[in-house]
Amino acid sequence: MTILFSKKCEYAMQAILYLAAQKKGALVSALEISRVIKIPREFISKILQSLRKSGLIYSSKGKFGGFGLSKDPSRIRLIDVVSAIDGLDMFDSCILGFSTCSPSQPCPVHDRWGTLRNRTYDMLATETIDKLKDKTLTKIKSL
Amino acid sequence: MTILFSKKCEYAMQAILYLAAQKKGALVSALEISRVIKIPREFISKILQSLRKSGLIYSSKGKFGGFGLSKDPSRIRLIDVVSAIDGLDMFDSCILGFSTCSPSQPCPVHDRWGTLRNRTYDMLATETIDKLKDKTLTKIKSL
DNA sequence: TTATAATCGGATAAATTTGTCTGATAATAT
DNA sequence: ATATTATCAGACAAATTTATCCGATTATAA
Repeated sequence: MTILFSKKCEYAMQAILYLAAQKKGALVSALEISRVIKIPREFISKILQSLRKSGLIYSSKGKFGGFGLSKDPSRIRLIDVVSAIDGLDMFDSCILGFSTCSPSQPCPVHDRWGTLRNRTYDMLATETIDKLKDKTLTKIKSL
Repeated sequence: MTILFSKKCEYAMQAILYLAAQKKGALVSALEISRVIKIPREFISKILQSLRKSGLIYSSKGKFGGFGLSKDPSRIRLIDVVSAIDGLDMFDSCILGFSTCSPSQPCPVHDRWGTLRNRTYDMLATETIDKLKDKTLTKIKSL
C-alpha cells in the first residue's frame, strides 16, 4: 500500500476546508463536520483537538459553540495542516528508504525525487485555503 | 506520518537494485541480501517471493542457489517493483482523500496534484535498473 | 437553573504493517 | 548420501493506525 498522507491528515484537510467554506466567524460543531466528511464524531473531535493545539483553529464551548479558523484563510496553507498532523518528515527522507541518503551520499534517484518532492511541498505551501474556497464549495456539494 | 512507499516496497527496491549490481547471471542468497540491507532474512525472503511471483526475479534452489533478475536490467523499472509490492493505487487516488474525486468532480487541488503525481510516475517508469546501476554501486559501498 | 456542546482522559478494539520463529519439503552441488 | 539453500505454510507478536465507547468536567446561551 502506497500512501501520501495518513487518514487523519486527509480528514484534517477536509475539515479545515469545510471550516473555510463557512461564513466568516461562523462556528461549526464537531458533529456537523463528522456528518459532512462521514467519519465518527469522536474521531474527528480528536483530530480537531490536534489542529486546535497547533493553532490553526480555535474552539468555543457551550451552546452554539464549535470550531472556526483562528487565522484568516489566506494565511492557512495545506502544508500547515500536514505539518500539524503528519509532520514534514517525508519532505526530508529518501524515497528508496536508505537512511544514509544525503547530497554527499545520494541514493540512485536522489536528485530526481528531490525535485518532485520540493515541487509537492511548494504546491502545498502556495495553496492557501482561501484560494481553494470556491473549488471546495463545489466539491462539498457533491459529497 | 506521511509516507510514499511501504517498508516492504522500500526493501524490495533496495534488494532489486542490489541484484542488478551483481555480475550478470550471478545468484545471491536471501541471507546475503538481508545482511546488506540490514533486515531479517525471513522478512526479505517473503518480499523476494513476491517479486518472484510477479516475474521480476527468479530463484534457484540448492547449494549455490539464490536470486537473480529474470529480465535484462534495462527492462526492469522502479515502477514495476512498486506495482508488484504496493500496487499503483496512489497514482489514481485523491491527495485529500475524497473518494468522489474525478475530472468531473475534482477536489480543490485535483489538477495540481495530478500533474505532480504523473511526473512521479514518469520518473519511476523511466528509471530502469540498469540506468541506476553505477549510482547504486556507489551507494551500496556507503551502507 | 437547565440544556447544550466542547473538553479531557482513558479503556477497548479492529485492521494493517512489520517483524520473528518454527518446521517440513524440494532441489542441487559436491 | 550429505550439506546447503530455496520453498512453502503457518503461527505468533509488536507496533501503529484507525477507530469506538464511556464518563466526568467545563463553559455558555437561553
